[in-house]
Amino acid sequence: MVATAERGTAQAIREEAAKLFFERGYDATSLRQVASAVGLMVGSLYNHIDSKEHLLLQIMGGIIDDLLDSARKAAMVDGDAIDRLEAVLAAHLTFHAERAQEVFIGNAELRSLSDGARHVVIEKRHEYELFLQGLVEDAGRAGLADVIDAKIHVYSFVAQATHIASWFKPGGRMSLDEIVAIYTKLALRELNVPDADARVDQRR
Amino acid sequence: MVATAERGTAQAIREEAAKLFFERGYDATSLRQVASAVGLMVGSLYNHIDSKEHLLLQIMGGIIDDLLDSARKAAMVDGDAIDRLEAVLAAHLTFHAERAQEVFIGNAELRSLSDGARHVVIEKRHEYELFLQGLVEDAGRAGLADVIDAKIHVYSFVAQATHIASWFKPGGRMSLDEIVAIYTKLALRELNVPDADARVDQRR
DNA sequence: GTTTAACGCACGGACATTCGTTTGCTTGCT
DNA sequence: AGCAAGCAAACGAATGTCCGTGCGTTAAAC
Repeated sequence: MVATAERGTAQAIREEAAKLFFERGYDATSLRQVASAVGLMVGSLYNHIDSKEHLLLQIMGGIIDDLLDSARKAAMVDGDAIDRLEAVLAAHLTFHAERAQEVFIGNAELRSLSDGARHVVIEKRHEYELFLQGLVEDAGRAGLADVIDAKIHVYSFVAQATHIASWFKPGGRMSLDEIVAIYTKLALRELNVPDADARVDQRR
Repeated sequence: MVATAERGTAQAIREEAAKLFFERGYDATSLRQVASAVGLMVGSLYNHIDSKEHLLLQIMGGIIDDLLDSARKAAMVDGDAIDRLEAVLAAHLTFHAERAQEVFIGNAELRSLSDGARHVVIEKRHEYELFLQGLVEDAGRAGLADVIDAKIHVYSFVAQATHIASWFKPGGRMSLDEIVAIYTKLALRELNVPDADARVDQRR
């Protein structure tokens, strides 16, 4: 209970570590660098973390659950299957841009996880993809989209968002809203949704 | 020495290292693991390589040049701007699938390169993107495609292919040709090219 | 055709560093 | 007095790299 505007040392460690893992990679980042970024000596970190891998796990931890939550929440919108897909895609893209660092780490450092933890993450990721796939199939069944292969469309959406997470920085050439709008159009276009652009523009 | 199917020790080292870098990452792969995969002791590697980083550089080295070459060659096809784009996209996708391991390493291990080497790679990558961007803009100017933002379309194509490189394995659910065809359709669809699917099917 | 010298290449041990982690000890707040 | 949290120092293990040695093959010298 310090009187200063402390965000908590543990939180600071997680944030600085995330920054470094993002820039250099997990293996290439030493705990001494993390400690230095926080303004501590190495040993002191262990007053706040269990181990380096557990620190990575903490960082990657909530991401997928949060992503699934945000998608499920977005899917509760009123309208037809395309409206639902549109809303979920907007949430999907926004999430990947806003939490780009964590998303990137979550993708790039899967290999650095121990087997058990990795499979948990992969399983959740699969669950997320199945959720998106369901929305695509719904739109296809409703005759609102021309689905070539639902899985590939989902891969496409995932690829786009993942890629965004690797380059997006606030204050760039485009605002987040513009980016989301464009990529949503691309998604509807690739599903041959009639008047894809107009649909997206109309919602803004 | 019996004349076995020699591939050259240096080449074997590069191949085994690429496999390991792909699976575990550059930093997480020790030269002792590489040596063991080749059937050597660590020190013996240094009869064939300069350093670990130089080994990575060798592996990543040719990739982008090869990619650019393959794209330039594909662009020399007869036809309109869409035909050209289509041919280049097919080459683009095929390349990323066939050389998935190297492509993946080239993307994931950029961070592991020293500053000088990294900037060379980034520069070449930019050159490649500009080449694709030119094709997209050509198609737009010719009135054959409805271009939202040329750079974003290129990002989209890059994202898709990069993602393919992370999951494609020969002998999967779909043949390489099918995959290329589908993703080419997606690309033309997202450019609002009329009769996108028919155009692609017709070419096969 | 034999000897000799050279060379390529693998071995295994050693090296300085760096890593993650642990351990006491100290400090300052309550 | 108690306790969370910092520090310095040290640990063993692992890493990239180098070096002295020995072996098998090749090629020139006799």
